[in-house]
Amino acid sequence: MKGHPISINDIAKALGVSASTVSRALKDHPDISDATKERVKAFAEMVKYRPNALALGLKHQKSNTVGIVVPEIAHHFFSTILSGVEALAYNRGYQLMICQSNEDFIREEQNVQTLIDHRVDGLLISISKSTIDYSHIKAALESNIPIVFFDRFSNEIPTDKVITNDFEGARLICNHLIKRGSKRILHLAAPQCLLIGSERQRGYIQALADNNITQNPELILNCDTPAMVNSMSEKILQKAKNIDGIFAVNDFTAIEAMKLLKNKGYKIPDDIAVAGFGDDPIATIIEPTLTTVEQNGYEMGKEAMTMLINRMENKNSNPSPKTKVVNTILRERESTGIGG
Amino acid sequence: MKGHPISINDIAKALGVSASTVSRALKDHPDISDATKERVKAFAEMVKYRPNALALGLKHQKSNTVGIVVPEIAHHFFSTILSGVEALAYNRGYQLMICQSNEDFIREEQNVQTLIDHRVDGLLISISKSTIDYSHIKAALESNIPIVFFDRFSNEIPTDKVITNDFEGARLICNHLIKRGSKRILHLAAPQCLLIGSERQRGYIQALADNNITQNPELILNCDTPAMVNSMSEKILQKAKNIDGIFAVNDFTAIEAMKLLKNKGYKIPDDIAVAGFGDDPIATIIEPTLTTVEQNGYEMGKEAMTMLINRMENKNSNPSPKTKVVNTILRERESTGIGG
DNA sequence: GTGAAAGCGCTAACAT
DNA sequence: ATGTTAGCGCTTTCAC
Repeated sequence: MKGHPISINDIAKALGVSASTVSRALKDHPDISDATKERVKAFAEMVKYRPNALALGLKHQKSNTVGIVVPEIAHHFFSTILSGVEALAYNRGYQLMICQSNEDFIREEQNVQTLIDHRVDGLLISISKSTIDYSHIKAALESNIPIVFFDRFSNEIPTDKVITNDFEGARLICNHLIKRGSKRILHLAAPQCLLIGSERQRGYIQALADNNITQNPELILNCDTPAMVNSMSEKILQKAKNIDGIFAVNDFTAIEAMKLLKNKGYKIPDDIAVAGFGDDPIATIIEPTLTTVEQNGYEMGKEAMTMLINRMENKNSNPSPKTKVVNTILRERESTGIGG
Repeated sequence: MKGHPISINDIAKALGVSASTVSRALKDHPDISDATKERVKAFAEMVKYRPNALALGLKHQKSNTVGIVVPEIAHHFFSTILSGVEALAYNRGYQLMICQSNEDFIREEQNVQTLIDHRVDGLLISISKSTIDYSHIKAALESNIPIVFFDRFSNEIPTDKVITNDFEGARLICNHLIKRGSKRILHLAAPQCLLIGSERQRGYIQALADNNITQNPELILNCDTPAMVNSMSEKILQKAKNIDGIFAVNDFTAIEAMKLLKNKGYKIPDDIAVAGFGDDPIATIIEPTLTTVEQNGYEMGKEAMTMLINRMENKNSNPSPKTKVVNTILRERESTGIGG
């Protein structure tokens, strides 16, 4: 129960040398004699001296800290990203300060402000759904804080970002559906005002074109949650009579649709093949296991952190913003097993 | 693209007053004249002055920061806890520094050290599975840093903790199984060297006793992962002939067992009712939906942070360590629907 | 009512 | 080879 931690001054006093000598000795400065170095280091070790990161940060104007603002921590995709970010941060000696916006704009603004108050060296942000004004982010950028967006971004802000290749992911999985024999594929789509909604739908349409299949507008339904599957079950079941495949904009919607069809006696994948998007852990547990594309959150987190480190550690050079598009990986499972 | 952020000194110079006057004016110190206050505040607002948290931390020996070490960020239970911790931290003006140990002892040691280096005011820790030595935590505690354990702890360390009531949770769910008609309940158990393993098994045994059912040692199997369910499938299927209920130590094991039985033609819950532990999101998606008990991670996170704040903000008083046991909530679903 | 000075822990330019 | 000094941004005691 000793008081405050040992400081360089404490060591200096104990050893009868000056604080600067201690400081230099500890970092093997060439000027310091070997004898002094030994003495200082041995003593520092003995008293378990540890530099005060706050003091260092204040002195060097660098906190070795990065801030991350995430809409929801307890969401598999985001927590996977967090994990990737943390892994790299750990390797590179950065500490992670974390905030969640809860999809709330006001809160996001405050999060960013607090992180800046704590003098983070950089910022990773996935913007909340309710964010309509980006001045808090612009302000941060203008005061010279490197920012990297992940997953959700704004075109208004010229900065690095790492995003999922939604278009190619959707194209990939729809091509897979077609290759395994599906020709009339129902797309359960997200609102087209959301980027993921329009990009994934674009990929679906492209895959049809790739295979010379005429696109039927009747086979696109705005339906992107399990709840919507249930409220639209009649409509979906009616379409079901005339389809042999479903591509849903996310795994949860795909799974709910699959359950609906199964309970009505459809065989998955023999009557209708089903595919999702995201590769949530549930995809491997549900029966039949769900074909989907993996949105590699861990990789995205590492990429985002890599880009941020580049910006932070080369603050003089200022290359134009880069966008890293992370490709998805097809996870072929039972829900699209060969059949037709 | 201005350089560094505005400091109190900048304001002082611009206004031709001293830094101390600015400092006092900004915090409404009674000595300062209203006129000066107005001038200072107006100017500070104009230039968007924000105090430097690093400098404040150094000065006050308080960083308004807490560290959290978690075995795996991308694990639903832990990310839910994180979310609860963050929610309270946000409300109380603390910033969260996050680390994951990846269940690695060495890494956990380093995490704790780095957080201390950053002068966190307190520490939340869930110890890694490979941690066998607790001196890093003891050291932190001895140097007067408040620590609260969550979920996983060590009896060697006298400090606050918040844990799940594993015993009562298991008892609760087994009593439910019995009440709905199951009499011969197979327990898929975790190793008894793990606290959750022994506590949940104790709850199972207690529930049998509560209902005057003789416990049959043959009905306890060491099997706590889906992989183990599969490698032990023969054994489980053999037991299945003579049981009418299963209580698995976690949801994933329960679900895998349920799948195994379903595929062999057993009706769930009519032939055999199945229950898990944890209430993973998948429990509501799988078919049949899984009866389980909710381990309220969000609540646990808030509780842990509350206890930590108490310690941090009353460092003079030092009450003896408290243990907060968070009760589980029965989530009754289809896998134990009335039948038998 | 306001300013000067010291100090939180550390470093670096400038002595000697 | 080592010490002195100043300063990172802020607060606070003491002086006027």
